[in-house]
Amino acid sequence: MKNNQIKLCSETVVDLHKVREVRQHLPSLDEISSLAETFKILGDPTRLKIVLALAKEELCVCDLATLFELSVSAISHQLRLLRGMKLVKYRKAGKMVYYSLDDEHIEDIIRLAQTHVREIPQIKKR
Amino acid sequence: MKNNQIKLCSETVVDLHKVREVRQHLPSLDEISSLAETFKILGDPTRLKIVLALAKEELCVCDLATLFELSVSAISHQLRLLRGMKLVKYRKAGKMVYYSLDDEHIEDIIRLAQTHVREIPQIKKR
DNA sequence: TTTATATTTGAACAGTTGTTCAAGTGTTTG
DNA sequence: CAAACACTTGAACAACTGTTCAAATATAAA
Repeated sequence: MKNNQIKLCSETVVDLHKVREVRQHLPSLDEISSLAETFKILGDPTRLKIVLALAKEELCVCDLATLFELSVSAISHQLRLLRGMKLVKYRKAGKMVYYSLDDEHIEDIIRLAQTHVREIPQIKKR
Repeated sequence: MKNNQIKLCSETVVDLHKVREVRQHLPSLDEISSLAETFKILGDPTRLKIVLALAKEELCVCDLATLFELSVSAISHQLRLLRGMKLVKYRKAGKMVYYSLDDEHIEDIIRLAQTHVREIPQIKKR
């Protein structure tokens, strides 16, 4: 009756010592949620395409809309999210706004992820 | 009248040469969607926590449920998605199933992302 | 075989997300 | 000034996501 706050899994099965040990080595909840948010932002094909394009060259909103055959509005909405996680920065030049990557870590992260997906023989399609 | 397939942005503004240049250097759509899918999977706090925990130690489903105070079912559903992108692997031992990270790139990706979010002075809260 | 337990799975539901559309900035040009 | 243009923003809506609950597997023990 004592461990009923956690519904299932008897104490003999859950290795509480192991669990405590692991819990102590986890990053803070704040850091975890920032990390997850960053990955989530990269986890949309449109946004990832934008990031990949900006990794090659500084581009304006119109260029990106043309490149991916999407509306200027759709691109702008996504750029706002990318700005929010400091993945892209921008430079105003009159009416135009030129976007580029905010720092070089982002390219590194994507490169690493590429080596991961390339090692997978075939990714499950739903 | 000639460029009306793309709604806005005059040709003088869209640098078509630049756009063509960038397009040629983008990864294939298949690779982009695999990459995005991988980031999306890491982009949920529960799944990211699971990955971070498994980076420290092999754990069973019950351990993970206890660690994060979530139902066994919720954990199991997320593990299925993680398995789908080859982020975790498992080992059966009787009734128990022990999960661990599938390869070491994953830790590297997270580490890089950590250096990114740590450089951001303050992440925008919605 | 029956019972218990560890995990998986499918359906359902609320909450979230990405796009479109329309309206709003802000800047340049006539 | 007004008109044109590059971009941003808010609302709306369909599509998707993560959790819960109930039921189904699968293995071990009685």
